[in-house]
Amino acid sequence: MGVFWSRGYHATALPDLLRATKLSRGSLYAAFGDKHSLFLRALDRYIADALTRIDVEFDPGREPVDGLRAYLAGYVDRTSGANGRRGCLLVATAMELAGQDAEVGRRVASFFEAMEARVADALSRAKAAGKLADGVEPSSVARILVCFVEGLRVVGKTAPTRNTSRATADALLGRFLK
Amino acid sequence: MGVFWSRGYHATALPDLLRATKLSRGSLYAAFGDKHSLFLRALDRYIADALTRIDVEFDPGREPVDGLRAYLAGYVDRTSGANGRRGCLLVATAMELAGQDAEVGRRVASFFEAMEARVADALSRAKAAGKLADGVEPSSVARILVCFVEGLRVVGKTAPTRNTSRATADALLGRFLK
DNA sequence: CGATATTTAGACTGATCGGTCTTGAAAGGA
DNA sequence: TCCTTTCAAGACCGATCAGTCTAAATATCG
Repeated sequence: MGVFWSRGYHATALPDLLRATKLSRGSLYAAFGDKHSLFLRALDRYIADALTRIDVEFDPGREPVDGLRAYLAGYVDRTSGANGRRGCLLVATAMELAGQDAEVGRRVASFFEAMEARVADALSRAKAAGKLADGVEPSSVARILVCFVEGLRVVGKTAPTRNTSRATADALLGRFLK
Repeated sequence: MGVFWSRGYHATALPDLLRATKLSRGSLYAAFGDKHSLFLRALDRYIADALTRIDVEFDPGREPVDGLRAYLAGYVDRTSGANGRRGCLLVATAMELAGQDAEVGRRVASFFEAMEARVADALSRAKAAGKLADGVEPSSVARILVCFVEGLRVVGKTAPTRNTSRATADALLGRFLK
């Protein structure tokens, strides 16, 4: 998974995958079929990891506002400095393949939907608890936040400092909280 | 330029470039050197086009808030429906190459800086004119907006409807205006 | 028209791609 | 110990990659 991660699909060659999996050529093909299938497996795992992480951050037993803070803090962490340079398998894949490869496109779209739904849910709970600023619409703000964090992944490629990114994220979230 | 646009650098082969430029193989190499140089030329042109467009949107003779609205509306237009599917050369390049190719990395970073500076300038003028909500910091909000529009390009790959994207952008900008 | 310069189409090169297949060494069981 | 099974190493395949070069066609000009 980590091999596709920073280099992308096309730029990852079989020898890279063999080195990463420590498998022989034959075993790799026996186990996964072909490069495309292996890539989809990696992408699915990446998505599953991301969603379970989000579910932890937005744990229902927790203050939803704290969940939102943790969610943004996690993205700040993953998109600043060297972490940002590493990039994001999902965003790289979205840009590289989502338009041409239907199987990939579906996965990318459903990931964004799933993430947006979780953020919207947390926002709804925060709103019910009276923590949101006046006029904040959870579904709309959820879309804003999803766009924002994916944008962080893009500009994160230029390795901004953690402090800058955190301040930016705080400023954004602050606009929606009471 | 349009060939690299949706497919990216690695996935664009020489025959694609020949078809797109209507040049013979020899002429193309005589004119541009190699694939990488041609790509940098395309990227530079894409960046220059984007910046001049932004300069038009943020024309000093115009209301800065109108400039911000036009800026966001342009991104909404380019990231919804089929336009969104086409993608963005700059974001695709950032994810595919910025981490590995220093020449590309520099261009991507300087583009984000340039765009952020222009947005920050428009926000400053809007603030001076008393159009911004209380406590809005132009430099910080500029970073927010840049992240947001680049995030739009990413989720735009899933071809959201124009109405949804516009509502999202309006909701965001509305939080910063008086 | 004829001589010269320019550009074209595409053959060609070596490297590398994804994917298959063979070979030989290691491991396990009786 | 010997037979079987398993798996790793890498040879091999056709296709295609970026890039070079040649030969024919076309344009230019006197």
